[in-house]
Amino acid sequence: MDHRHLFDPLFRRWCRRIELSSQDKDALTALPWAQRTFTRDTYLVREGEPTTMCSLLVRGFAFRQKLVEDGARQIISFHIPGEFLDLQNLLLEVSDHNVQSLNRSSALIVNKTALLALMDSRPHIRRALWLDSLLDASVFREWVVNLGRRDARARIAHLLCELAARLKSAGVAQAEEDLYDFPLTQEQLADATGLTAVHTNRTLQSLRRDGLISLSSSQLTILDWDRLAEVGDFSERYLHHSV
Amino acid sequence: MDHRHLFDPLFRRWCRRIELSSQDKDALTALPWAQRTFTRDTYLVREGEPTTMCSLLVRGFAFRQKLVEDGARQIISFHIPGEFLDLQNLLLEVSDHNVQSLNRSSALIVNKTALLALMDSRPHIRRALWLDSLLDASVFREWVVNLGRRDARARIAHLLCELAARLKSAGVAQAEEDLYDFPLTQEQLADATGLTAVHTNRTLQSLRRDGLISLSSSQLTILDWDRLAEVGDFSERYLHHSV
DNA sequence: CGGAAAATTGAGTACTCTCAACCAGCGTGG
DNA sequence: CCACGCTGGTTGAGAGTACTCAATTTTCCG
Repeated sequence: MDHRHLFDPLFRRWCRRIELSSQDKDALTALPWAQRTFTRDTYLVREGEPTTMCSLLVRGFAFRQKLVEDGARQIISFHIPGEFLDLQNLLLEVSDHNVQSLNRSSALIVNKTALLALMDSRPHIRRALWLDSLLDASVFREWVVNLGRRDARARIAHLLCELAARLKSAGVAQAEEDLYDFPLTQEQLADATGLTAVHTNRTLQSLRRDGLISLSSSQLTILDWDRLAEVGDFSERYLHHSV
Repeated sequence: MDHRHLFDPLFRRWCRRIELSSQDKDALTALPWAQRTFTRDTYLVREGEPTTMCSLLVRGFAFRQKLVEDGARQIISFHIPGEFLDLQNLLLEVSDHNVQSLNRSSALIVNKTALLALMDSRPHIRRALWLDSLLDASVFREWVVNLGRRDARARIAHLLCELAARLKSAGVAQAEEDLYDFPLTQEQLADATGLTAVHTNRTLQSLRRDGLISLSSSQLTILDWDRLAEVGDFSERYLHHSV
């Protein structure tokens, strides 16, 4: 079967930043990809295991996480269709964190040696992949700031702004009038913001009470973008949506 | 003057992971580098400004940071000689964070277009630079975990372990019997761990009281590596010292 | 319809912060 | 040579944000 259309979100994202010839696109889609689907919380990559493949998310959400010694979990990033989940494993031999599906989702998997070979012959693909890993890192940096220097209200507001901005930029269908498909549980939100689920719940209620957001049954509406961004000290710069 | 020896820490670090021909090294050192020295707290890169150069730290310490809306500072990473300070700016047009010298230090500065051109013709240099930015990102991820899911004691222990491990790996001279040159102030330590300077002070005292470390007048001694690593939930994996 | 997962609520606890004062080391200048 | 001032480190007391634990309600799915 032809899975060429599954690359559309990726190419749309890339083409906003770099020039990509149709030969480049053809070369990428021609790689031996395998499509796999996952139920929620399935591990795609496990910390400590040798790296052999790379995954491009094409449906659903995914996230990366690490577990600390007492069993607590810290989520490191969320991912939406059109994003790679483990690009760093192209050059690293052992994975340093876990990757999990967040809901029912699917990804294209390719052997990393095939992708590495393509990169050597395709400068634009190479550039795009490197840029992607730099954008990942920029988000990690902002998360360090979010966890280190913002209180619970600001952390959650910031995370909601980030996800909304990325979903909007990706042109996700439901993103009309700031309404987003938002399948995160409050526990996942808590594990991403370094809070407990209970405190996350109370903080969300405070954001709702103030008329900033509406969030229920996997639907997030941002009722007042400006005030939410102010509460979350959010600026889009670190997403580098232009260049 | 010949500044070729200033690249030694970089090449030593790189050669542990990848093969590098003498032509590769010559090509890199032959770029039009300018050496600049900095007094403490000098800005090398400012958030929001267009990126034009790349910096390789050759003496002293440096760090990256972001400021939040209320003026608080979050340090994102520390850097030692032989590390690049702003590799991501090769591909990003606007800097998303600040880079500052931590003490009296100096760096080699090169125009980023010159470095980009070299990368296109030197696959091994390219590979080394990409790997460096992936290692940066791995450290950012671990910091997310550190800030999100560890208490003050563990955060500080973890940070001390990381810096000690990196200094030891770099073969810094003073690193005999776990004694390290450690010029960070408690305020900088606090800004890196998301704590206040006061609480950082009390937590350091508790680590000293327990016989884990000795820290004064810019000298850190790790008295009991195993217990400190246990307190800090520290594992070297994310540093990817092998591969 | 039933059971599990997710969300919500309450009460008590504790870790970390804030503010403010004080001490120690060090380079500069009188 | 000592006084001075600045930065960095230390201490104390009180406040507050976020946590823990446990129970309850609501939602989601098979």
